[in-house]
Amino acid sequence: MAKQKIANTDMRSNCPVACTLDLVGDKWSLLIIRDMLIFEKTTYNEFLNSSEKISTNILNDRLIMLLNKGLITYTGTAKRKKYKLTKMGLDLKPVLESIVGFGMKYLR
Amino acid sequence: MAKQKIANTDMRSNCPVACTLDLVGDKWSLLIIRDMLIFEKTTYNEFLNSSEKISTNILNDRLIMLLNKGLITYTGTAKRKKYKLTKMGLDLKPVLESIVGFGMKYLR
DNA sequence: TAATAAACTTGCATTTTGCAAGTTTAAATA
DNA sequence: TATTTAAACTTGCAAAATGCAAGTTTATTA
Repeated sequence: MAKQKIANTDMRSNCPVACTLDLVGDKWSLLIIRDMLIFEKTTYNEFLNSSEKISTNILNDRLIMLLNKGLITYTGTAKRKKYKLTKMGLDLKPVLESIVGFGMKYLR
Repeated sequence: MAKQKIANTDMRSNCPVACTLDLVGDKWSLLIIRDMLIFEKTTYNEFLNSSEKISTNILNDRLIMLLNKGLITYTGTAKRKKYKLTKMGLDLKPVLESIVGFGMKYLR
């Protein structure tokens, strides 16, 4: 059985780089994933309190997007959601790590 | 002598992830860098002909940005520019590679 | 010297993001 | 149990980024 892959609707091309960017290449998604992967954040308000100050409408929208794309899931009640990364979301770890490596070398 | 680092003006935070995204995290920059790093493209029209169909005003703007940020340089005349990655630009290779890895696994 | 084309530029429409304020309702507290 | 609190959204509008179509400039080629 072949590995399940995401549909390629709304993708600019079938280049793996372009596809990945179409998935998490907006201004905020990867920071939410960083919060989960590196800082072990799990809740809406934890994401909201990150130092980059995402606004509530964007955070809400991105969480829905990440859920729909299968990168995150949640447990708990509607008013006490605990988000966590799926296998697919966790597989972004090498991407995050290489970005950290670059950032540590050139930026502050 | 300490390693030279980019100024942190216009950066959302001093997180290396956020800083890197503020540098190349827009919709197009990393695709131009991909074209140079993976497909060895060097000219404006080669970038323009990539399968994602960047528009000319954006391409022009992004090339200026990438030059200003020190990620690329060029040789040749004003009407026949040949772009190439700087050391800093080349150091995005691990980022591109990990993104390719993810994209190959989950997307098409 | 005329045609071509590479490298931009401009104007305007559309989409995305930002900001401030509100709403809803579960959980905590009195 | 009634009230307060706060977590998780929602809404409306402003600002910024992106998209699109067409035009301009000036080396290079024919």
